[in-house]
Amino acid sequence: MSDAAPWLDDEEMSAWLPLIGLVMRLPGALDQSLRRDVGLSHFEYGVLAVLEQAEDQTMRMSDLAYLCNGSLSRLSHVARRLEGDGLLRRYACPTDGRSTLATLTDGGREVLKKAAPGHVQTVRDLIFDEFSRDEIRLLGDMCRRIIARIQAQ
Amino acid sequence: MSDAAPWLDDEEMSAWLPLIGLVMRLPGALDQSLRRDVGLSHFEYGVLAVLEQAEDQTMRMSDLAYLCNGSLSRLSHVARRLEGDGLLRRYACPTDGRSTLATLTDGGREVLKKAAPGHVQTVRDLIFDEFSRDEIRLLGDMCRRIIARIQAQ
DNA sequence: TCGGGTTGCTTGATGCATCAAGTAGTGAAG
DNA sequence: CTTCACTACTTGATGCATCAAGCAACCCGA
Repeated sequence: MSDAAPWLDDEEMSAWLPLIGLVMRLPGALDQSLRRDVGLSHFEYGVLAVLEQAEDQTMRMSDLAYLCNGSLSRLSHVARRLEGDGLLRRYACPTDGRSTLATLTDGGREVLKKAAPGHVQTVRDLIFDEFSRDEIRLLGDMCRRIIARIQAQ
Repeated sequence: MSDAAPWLDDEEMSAWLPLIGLVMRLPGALDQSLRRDVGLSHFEYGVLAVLEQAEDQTMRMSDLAYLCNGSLSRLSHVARRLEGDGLLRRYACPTDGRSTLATLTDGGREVLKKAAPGHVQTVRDLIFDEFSRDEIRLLGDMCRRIIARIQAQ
């Protein structure tokens, strides 16, 4: 936390503007190809993708929400829709009656399989084709450091 | 554009996850303090802030939309609300009847003045206090390169 | 074992973003 | 001077995110 807070100088501004530009434009760019290919938003895709990597392809709602960078409320709404479309299923946790477990269905796996190649291509086109290995590591580190500060808020 | 599109490897994944984490969490973090302080979203604040820097504090809607990283439609809706709140005014462009010019009102300037210190503080807390000058330059460059690819889509 | 506090999740209302469609002005070819 | 395509913007409908409130289930101390 800085003591005084003078307005950003030119150098800072010429990093800040691109950063918010990125942050505001990337979600839309990611949504577009996924919507077109399989009718999912990037957030919905993320939910399924995280589930796929999970033990038994099953996860507590709150853990899922955290890993998907969204609120529990947002996830709850989205999970209702995805469940309605047969892409995941929810059931009460046997060991803790408060928790809900979400698990990927066969339909969900299929949609993921269908969506993945196009999505990966988009990600490569937008990010990884642009940078060297070293730059990629650096980018990841910087993002992690900012996230840590957001969490600390 | 890469030829094949194999799934991301571990190194790529450990940059990709933080990047989308950042992109999904930063907007909310920026909205929060602005909402609390002056009841504006970050996008609305951005519209006013860009106008303030403009020649005569006035700008064509489409140029404004571009600089604010949003669609013209989004800006149009937002401008209607901001105009309703007396923070900006719109009027027909005298030289091109298709264009609309938006200009900052005194009320808009006041709100900006009230919002700026807290917002700058947030931005410093989240970003600039974390990084050296060199890192900041680097971050800006990387974001610019990604944006260029998004635009090229 | 019972009360208060906490956790985990869902829901309904509100407000915002997005998309497609519509209107109107402009420029340029014929 | 008219028509056609294009640009600039607005609008209305839909669907999504967010917030506050609510409801169980759990935990823990007395």
